[in-house]
Formats: sequence, structure tokens, C-alpha cells
Amino acid sequence: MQEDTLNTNARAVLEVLRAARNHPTALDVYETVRQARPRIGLATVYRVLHQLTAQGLIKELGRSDECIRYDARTQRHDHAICTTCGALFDIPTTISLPDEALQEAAQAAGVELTSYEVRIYGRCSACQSSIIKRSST
Amino acid sequence: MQEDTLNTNARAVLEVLRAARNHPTALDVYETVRQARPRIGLATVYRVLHQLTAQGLIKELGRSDECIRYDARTQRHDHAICTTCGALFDIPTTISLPDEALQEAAQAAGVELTSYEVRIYGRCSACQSSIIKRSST
DNA sequence: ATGGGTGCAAATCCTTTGCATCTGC
DNA sequence: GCAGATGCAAAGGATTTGCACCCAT
Repeated sequence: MQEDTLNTNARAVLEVLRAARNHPTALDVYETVRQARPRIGLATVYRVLHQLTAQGLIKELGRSDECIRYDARTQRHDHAICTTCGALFDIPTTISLPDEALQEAAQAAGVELTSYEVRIYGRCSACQSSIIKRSST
Repeated sequence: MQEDTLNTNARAVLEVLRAARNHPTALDVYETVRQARPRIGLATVYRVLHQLTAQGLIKELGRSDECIRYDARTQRHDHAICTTCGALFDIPTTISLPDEALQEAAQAAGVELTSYEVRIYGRCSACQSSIIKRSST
């Protein structure tokens, strides 16, 4: 959990992720981090992403569309996913569930509860407007 | 949404998924459906899975571990995911969220709400016992 | 004969790994 | 000089696609 022990590449990757507003893929991170460290290789980016994930400094968001996306916001929070384009957004307001219901559900499913996430599905505004655009054409 | 229009391969795949208790991958489906239709190819399985997903007859569960898993249970329900082995379980009890909170969250994230899902993370019983086993060795 | 569905194999995409090199100590 | 980190390229695994073939119409 201590970022003091990170080397230069790892720090650079972490910074990129912390600065990102969206949820970058490994390739996104690679392309951005190259500005700071031009000689870094994609393999190293993947290695660092795994390292940071293992240390809990970032989180892997299960692939919403086709590849793994990363998030430096490690506090519990929820996501909204566009069913049309697959985009994944943070939900700014936190949705809290009663501990009791969670514990019950975890027990029913046979897992020892660690955390949870609410996922909201729908169409994002970009996809909504592209529909409007299409129907007006 | 009408399964009357499905051809033989598509029906066979749908049946496999409906009979499955877990959440099979495309390869799992392929291997099982081969018992009924030995000449079917993996590519057809993928094509049918996409077709069924598009028709809403099954759902794709974002890849929890490494590949896409499918689910024929299309009613809203929640999942528990093992953080150690990546296994994905249905939660038998449904966790309901107040419409108001959902709408608010959807609006804050900028999507038009269609559905939602609660994901509970933790260690499954198999992974818990393997830890016990390891520490007792 | 025609068109859609299909199997097979090749291609693609993301990710991981092997290995020789380089770095700091 | 050594251990760990790194770049590069090759390998790997899941999924998709191209294409010729086959069936029912």
C-alpha cells in the first residue's frame, strides 16, 4: 500500500491514472505515460499495472467492452455502463446498501463479503444524441 | 425476443445455457452443445451467443476472470464474485434499491437508467478452505 | 440456382512471457 | 559483478472473420 517503494516507472503510471478522468486501458496508459518516459515499453506498463493492483493502489475494472480498464479511485464507488457503446462512468453519488442485506446476500451466495459495487446500465448521453441525430436524418 | 424464430443450433445453445447452473464460457457451451450437435463449430457458437444476446434471450456477464460468461437468467439479479479465483455466483436473494436513489445516480452519471446490478466481492468457500488447508500444512 | 447458415482455418486483439540487456548498488 | 527491472519480440488465449460448402427453398 505504500507508494514510497515505487520506482520511477510505477510512479509515472500511477500519476497518469490519477490524472485520468476516464478509465484508461493499458494501451491508453502506455500512450500517455510515454510523454513522461519515452523509452517505457508496453510490457512494463502491464507489469506495473499488475503490481499497483496487487498493492491496492489502483483497481482493475472488469472489461466492460473488450479490454481491462483501470481506476486510481480505490474507495468504494459505483459505476454506470452504457449498454450501447460500453462506456463506463463513475457515479459521483455513493449508493449505500444496508449491511444487513449485503451480509445476507453474501451468505446466500457462499462468499465472505469484502466489498460491493452497484452497476447501473443505460444509454449514455452521447449514444442518446446519436439516436436523435440518426432519426432526424 | 421470440425464440420461435431460432434455428436448430441457436435453440441447442439456448437450451444448454438454460440448463447450466453456473455461468458458462463460450468454450463451455461449445463442449456441451457438441453432445447434441456434434458437427457444430466454435465460431457458430460465438455467432449464436451474439445473436441470442442481441435478442435479449441471454445476457453477457462482463468477463470476471479472463473470458466472457453467459447467463440465460435474464431477469434482474445480482452476482457475487470471488476476488481470489474469479468465480461468479448468482445471488439467490434479490437486493432491491430504491428507485429514487437509482434515478438520482443515473442522472448524476449522465445515463438513462435501464437496469442495474449489485456485485458483491469476497472469497468463495472453495478459496476459503484452500487457505485453511494451506495454513494447516 | 440462390441465399443464408456453417465449419474450418487463418487472422486479430489484448495480454503475458522469455530472454538478453541495462541499472543501481 | 549481481539482482531486479526493462524493452523487444515472440507466444498465448479468447474471439472474430474470410471463404468455400451445404442445405432448404
